[in-house]
Amino acid sequence: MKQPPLANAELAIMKLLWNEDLLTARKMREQLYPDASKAQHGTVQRLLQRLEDKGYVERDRTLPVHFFSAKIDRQTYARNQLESLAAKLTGGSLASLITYLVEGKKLSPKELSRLRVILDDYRAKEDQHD
Amino acid sequence: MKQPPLANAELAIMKLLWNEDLLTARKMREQLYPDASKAQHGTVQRLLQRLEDKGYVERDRTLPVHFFSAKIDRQTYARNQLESLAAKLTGGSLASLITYLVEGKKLSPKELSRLRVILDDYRAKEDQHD
DNA sequence: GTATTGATACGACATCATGTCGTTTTAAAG
DNA sequence: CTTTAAAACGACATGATGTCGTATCAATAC
Repeated sequence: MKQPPLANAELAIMKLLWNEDLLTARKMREQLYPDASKAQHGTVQRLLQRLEDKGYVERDRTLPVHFFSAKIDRQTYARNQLESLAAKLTGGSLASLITYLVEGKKLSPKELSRLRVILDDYRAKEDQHD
Repeated sequence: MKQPPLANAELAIMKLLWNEDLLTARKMREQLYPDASKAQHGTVQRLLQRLEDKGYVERDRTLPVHFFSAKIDRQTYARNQLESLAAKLTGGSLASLITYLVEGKKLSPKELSRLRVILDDYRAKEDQHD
């Protein structure tokens, strides 16, 4: 189940769905094309259909006016893209990609320390729960 | 200076240039198309030209047979792509993207600890040098 | 019932990037 | 001068993308 990257217009749709769980095509059109010409209806519909084909979007057909929802959340998508980038570039995983950047000194000291804080904070939280 | 992502064939070229500093078009053709038909000469040439236009590749024209080199190293490219992904998805930076993944629990405990080790090792090394 | 309204389904198109190849031009080597 | 190989570049097929228009369908209004 390889997932192609989202193109611009597709990403715009997904962002709406990542903000609100359920949306009709109409709602999306209103947000994406505030000048709301009639024609743009079809555009949104088309994009939604293709996103559905690609497995990014789910459609509730029980009512004649369908309700759409994201089948993949933002973080999972981010994760997949990162993973795919890592595979392409180093043949490795996300962790190896970060390693790579660190070793190549492509992260500033500030970024490094910020990352450490993030990880340490998270570990602290986890330790509490366990 | 926005850099479009590398397509497959382009990436294949870049990988060669990331492995060896200077290469002629011929050397690359030999590696990419071992069956070496005549026509593929043009293909490599075309790819190189477009990579040059995009700023990914540099060409030494002093000799009639040109020598090519990567203008951007692998890590920098990785970095840029990561950055661009972060901007697209969260409007933020690489660090915020990682934060995002951690908070979304998209990293396994193993990955988290591996990342900590990477960062700590690097800090240890840095501290020695300073 | 029929007409109207608004949505879905989908065919069609222009545009662009990509990968490919062929032809022309250039220049070195024999 | 001829041969050989590369560079330069035009051309093309393909596929993805964003767009729009038309046809179809379902619910409501009359």
